[in-house]
Amino acid sequence: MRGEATVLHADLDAFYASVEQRDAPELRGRPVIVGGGVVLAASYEAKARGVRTAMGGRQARELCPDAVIVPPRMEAYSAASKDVFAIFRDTTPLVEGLSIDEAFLEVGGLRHIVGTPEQVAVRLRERVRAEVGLAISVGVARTKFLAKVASAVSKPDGLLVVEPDREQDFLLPLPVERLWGVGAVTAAKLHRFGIRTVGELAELEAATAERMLGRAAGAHLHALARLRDPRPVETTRRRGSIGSQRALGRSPRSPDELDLILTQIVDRLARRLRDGDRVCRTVVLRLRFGDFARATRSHTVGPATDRTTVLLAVARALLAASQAEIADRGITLIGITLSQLGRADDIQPELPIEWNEGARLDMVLDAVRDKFGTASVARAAQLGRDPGWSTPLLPEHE
DNA sequence: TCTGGGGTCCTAGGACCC
DNA sequence: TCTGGGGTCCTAGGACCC
Repeated sequence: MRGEATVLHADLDAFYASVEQRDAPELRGRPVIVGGGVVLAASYEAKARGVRTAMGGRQARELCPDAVIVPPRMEAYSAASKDVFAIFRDTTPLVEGLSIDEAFLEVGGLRHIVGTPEQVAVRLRERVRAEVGLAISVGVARTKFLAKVASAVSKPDGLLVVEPDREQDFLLPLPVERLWGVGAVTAAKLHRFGIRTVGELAELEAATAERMLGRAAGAHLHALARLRDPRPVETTRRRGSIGSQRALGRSPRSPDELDLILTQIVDRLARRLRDGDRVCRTVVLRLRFGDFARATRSHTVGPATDRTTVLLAVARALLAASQAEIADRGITLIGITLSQLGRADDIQPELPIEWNEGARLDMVLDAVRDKFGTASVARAAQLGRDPGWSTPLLPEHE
């Protein structure tokens, strides 16, 4: 006995593009591309012409010259997502959001009250269509992984139930790329060993897969191929990091320009941090150079913080430490990730807040100075102490 | 040819402590 | 003077997902 198919994976179809077609009737039935420099989302009419997410804008226009290209409206997508998630939570409290447009729902407990998982899925699709005006595909299976594959196979606007006794017939013939966690690099590795289908991976010994792909990835993917996925639907997961980045194009940027962009990014992130009652311990500077090679530089502060001054001082020191390399190689992207997030209420300020904040800033600056050298931190230190900011912060309501 | 923006998880080496 | 093993944290990089 293996258990029953009680996990739903619900996934909105071509989400951003579908919201645009919903809100602008003249776009319906036409190829729609959301994005500019790159494709953020493509409607099914555009996908049929070969347009794919993350494709360069120029290539997309060549493939589909009659496409309507619309700039992204993140607020509209965010609002639509909230509406759909409200329906998820009205269906069952056991909802695990995966991204803005997909979630797992555990509906096993609803059988005697509402109906079978398939009936719940049918009803869910009807409600999203009627109340939000969007198509959503749903996969139903015994595990999260199988439900996710099922929803993908069912697209567009589909519903697919994988009954436990049909799992092998469903999964084993699929190409390894269908496994959740197999991208271009892993697929190429497997292909070199002559493995192209999930079934061929399942036939290996686990140890063989681990030698091919590394311990964790090998064991994980091998287990998925053998239909083992013990992960439960988790409703209490919290974000472990938040980040923001900006692509800069190829034109050269002065240190002052970079500093302003960095300040805006940190200011926005620090506000998001405080709005969520979170604190962080690690600041990661993310860079992409002129040749599009990527690098990260990070620093961890002792006590967790949500103070803009502290975070900005660290970010500036990290940037200053990379300034020579940036001048040398050029820069095409800059970003900050705040990680090691915790809850703000877990921090007990042992000292009055004003004193505490100044002392913390001094501590952080001392540590950063030790690590990166005096010169590189001069600006950060000056900014931290200066009552008037040397670069304007964004207004609070931005 | 031209490459966005938001995340997660894993690996590996070095520092440090016991 | 030389030599241990284990555990945790930090840093940097890489693969992957939507």
